[in-house]
Amino acid sequence: MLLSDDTASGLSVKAKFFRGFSDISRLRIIEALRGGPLTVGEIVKATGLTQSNVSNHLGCLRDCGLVASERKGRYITYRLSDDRVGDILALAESLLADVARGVYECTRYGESQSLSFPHASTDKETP
Amino acid sequence: MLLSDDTASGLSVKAKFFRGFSDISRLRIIEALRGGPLTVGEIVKATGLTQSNVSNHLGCLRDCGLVASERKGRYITYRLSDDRVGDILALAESLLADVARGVYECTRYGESQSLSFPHASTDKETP
DNA sequence: TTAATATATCATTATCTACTGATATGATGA
DNA sequence: TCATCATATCAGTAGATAATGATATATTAA
Repeated sequence: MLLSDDTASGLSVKAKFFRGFSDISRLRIIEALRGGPLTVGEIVKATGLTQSNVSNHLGCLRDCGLVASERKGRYITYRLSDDRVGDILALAESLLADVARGVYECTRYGESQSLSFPHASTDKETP
Repeated sequence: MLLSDDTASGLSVKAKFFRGFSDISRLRIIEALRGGPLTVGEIVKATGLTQSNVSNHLGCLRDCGLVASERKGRYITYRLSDDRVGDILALAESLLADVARGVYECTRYGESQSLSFPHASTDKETP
């Protein structure tokens, strides 16, 4: 098995890890799980996403190492895999709060900053 | 300006923030900047990416609040916007080290785990 | 002013990703 | 066993994303 630079240095794994946090639906799921373990059905209710969508995202989050699952009868309970998941979110929140303060104090831009890669609207939420 | 739930709760901003970390090329740039501020040209050399690609990613990272830039003559110097950017990476690294340990001790899987969303190969680096 | 350099933007394209609806698997209780 | 419930997987699709090559915008030096 031949490893490229990216896999060797772990950049590939790291990118996948952060991809777990980089989607609104997954963030909703993670936020829900911050309150404690939940079954898939409970997550569906808490997030308002469809069952199949939640299941896909949970698979993604599990593969990224962000959540862990345990079967109990016909229910499967998911929980955050590690306290550091919450720590990372907390750090991001504090940083973003400061950035927001900076953006607020900056009058140079109009109301629609891209916050994203060029040619990508990426912002379904603010049409 | 009408704000949806996502923008109001900041989920949208948070997702964009983490998207900054969720790409191998951007991680390379961030790693390079962890050693100190660099001009665009220096980043191009350090990462091996093309100039236009680097410029696009830098724009993305700046919009995400991960880096800040300052013009000096005809050079533009980029730096990580905040120590917490490095802190977040360090937390992720320590968590991933433990997850990797767990994966290593787990004999249940073959060598090709998806670590990603279904139907997405996502793994150009290990063909 | 002109040429040269540093960086940003544009247009295009191939690929990736999230979502949906339908179906499959797996566990439990009747 | 069969029916039912909980969850996972599949196939298809619209839209997002990263990369490239070409071009545009600064800024400085000649």
